[in-house]
Amino acid sequence: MVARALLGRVLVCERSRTRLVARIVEVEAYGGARDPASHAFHGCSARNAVMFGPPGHAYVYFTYGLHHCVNVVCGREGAAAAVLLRALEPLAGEGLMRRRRGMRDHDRLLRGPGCVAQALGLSREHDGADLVSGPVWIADASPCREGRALASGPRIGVRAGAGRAWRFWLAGHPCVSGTRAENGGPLPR
DNA sequence: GTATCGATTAGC
DNA sequence: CTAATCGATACA
Repeated sequence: MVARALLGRVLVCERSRTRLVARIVEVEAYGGARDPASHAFHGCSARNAVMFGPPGHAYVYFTYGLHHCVNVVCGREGAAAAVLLRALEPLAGEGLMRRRRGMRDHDRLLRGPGCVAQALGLSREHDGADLVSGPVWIADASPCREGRALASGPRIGVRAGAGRAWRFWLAGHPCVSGTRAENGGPLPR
């Protein structure tokens, strides 16, 4: 599954002079038209059209009137499958991320899907961006999981389609979002 | 048309 | 627990 393959990989953002680099530590998979939790469940629209396009592009949506969330389209054209980037570990460009986020805590700069988009400066205008050719891309290098096990559990914040354990994260990583319960039992980090 | 609810987050 | 705040969806 693409979601698991993304964990430990590195996202690079070269949209400004400052080069941002971050390791993907938590993701959620969304299955397209047959997944009731997916934005694609109700069919193609202006908002989610990118999901129905070719893989390797960014699906960026606006929600709750104030947040953006970033997905990687990963299914064949028409499948509308996507992986939501829920949390990353800052590796380079922390100064710019801190400025955008208005906070200093390293572990929380990219913790939570809304925070990811804010720290990276991504919004609806980046909807459809090609994540292979850049300027925002996912490095093709071997994923570095820092020796951590892969954990999985139910997706956060979804009602319909709960029951599918389609959230994946690096066990015990300090930058992963969610509560103790959501991270699967005691001693999560 | 109006009502309701989000793939959320920060703050009390 | 709640406000913030817009758009998509549900319903009359």
